[in-house]
Amino acid sequence: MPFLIAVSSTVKRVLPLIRMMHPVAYTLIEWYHSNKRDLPWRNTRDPYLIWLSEIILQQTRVEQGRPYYERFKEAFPSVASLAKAKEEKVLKLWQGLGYYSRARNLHKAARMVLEKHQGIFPTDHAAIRELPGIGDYTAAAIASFAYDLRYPVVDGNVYRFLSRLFGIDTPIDSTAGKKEFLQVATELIQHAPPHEFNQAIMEFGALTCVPSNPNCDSCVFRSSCIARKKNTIQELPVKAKKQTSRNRYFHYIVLHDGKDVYLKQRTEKDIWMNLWEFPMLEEKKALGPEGMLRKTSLLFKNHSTTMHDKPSKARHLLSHQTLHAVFYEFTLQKKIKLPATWKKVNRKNLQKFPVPKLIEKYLRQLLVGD
DNA sequence: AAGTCGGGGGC
DNA sequence: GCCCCAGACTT
Repeated sequence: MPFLIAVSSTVKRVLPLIRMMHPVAYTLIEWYHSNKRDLPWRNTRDPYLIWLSEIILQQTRVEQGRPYYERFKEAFPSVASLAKAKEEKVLKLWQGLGYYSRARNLHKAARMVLEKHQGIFPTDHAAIRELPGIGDYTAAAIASFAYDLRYPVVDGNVYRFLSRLFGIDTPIDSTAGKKEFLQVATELIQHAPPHEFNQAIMEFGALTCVPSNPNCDSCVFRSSCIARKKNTIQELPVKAKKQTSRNRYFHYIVLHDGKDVYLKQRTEKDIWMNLWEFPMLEEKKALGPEGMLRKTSLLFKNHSTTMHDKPSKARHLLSHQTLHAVFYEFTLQKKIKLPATWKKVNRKNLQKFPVPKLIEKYLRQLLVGD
């Protein structure tokens, strides 16, 4: 389909041609041109900026990711500037967005672009796909949006739209389902300009074929949608697995030493890797003040600290965990030897450290409490 | 194939 | 309370 590729920028004039080849692709693109949102990453073909936006938008709503995109673009306008930054700074800018491996991989990949690709963002799909943090979806998105290569994006929006339009009830989180939906999307994109088609199908899922209570009566596919005909809109797409959640009990040690407070970096392969928090005891169950005194007496020998009353409690919800956090404040009475991993931080420098939301929330009240 | 990684918003 | 969001990676 070389002709369509060549004229993709003037797609409107060739819409009738696309329609003859595939009515679904045609309808999507026509709908897209009159309904698309004006999003900042749509005004560029710079692969770096497109990549940045796609990483930020993974499992993230557009309105949540947008301000982060603007700040990253401002702080790191090029892949080289991102590569030169310290990971700590990248994580700080990412703070609050979640899934921090995205930030760590983004940074790692930027350094790989500098070392392996001479600072030029790779222009072929296979090389793009090899970068850390870039999976099938993101590789297709970058390849099509930056270079107009014919790779279909299959994200949550696409699963939802295709499952309903064609009445496909194969679970989208199964191997068979992923294969099947990829095949359908691959077939559709053969009949359209890749960039336009991928943008259109995702935008349609995001704005019209929404998860709950879509307005099917005004949908441009109302006459052909299988799920609408069979009244299975609310059942599709099918997901096989259910989310499970576990409880964790975090007992934070907020140790005050004059104007300083102690922080500790999370280095284990766990939530919040490489972010900072207060030193902490994790237990199978909540300890309570007495248990906390008993456990910490091993750390703080001979009454070298005093524990304050009324610890503040917080419940923090993650996708797979419910965190029960209690912040116990201690005051250091005399100098003792503390674990080397505890970092003494002046309170006015606390804001320099990337911290999880749970800690940020606590710090806010700690700082205004002065 | 199943589990894990955040935080926020809609209903 | 449950589901979903411009998914990727590990086990």
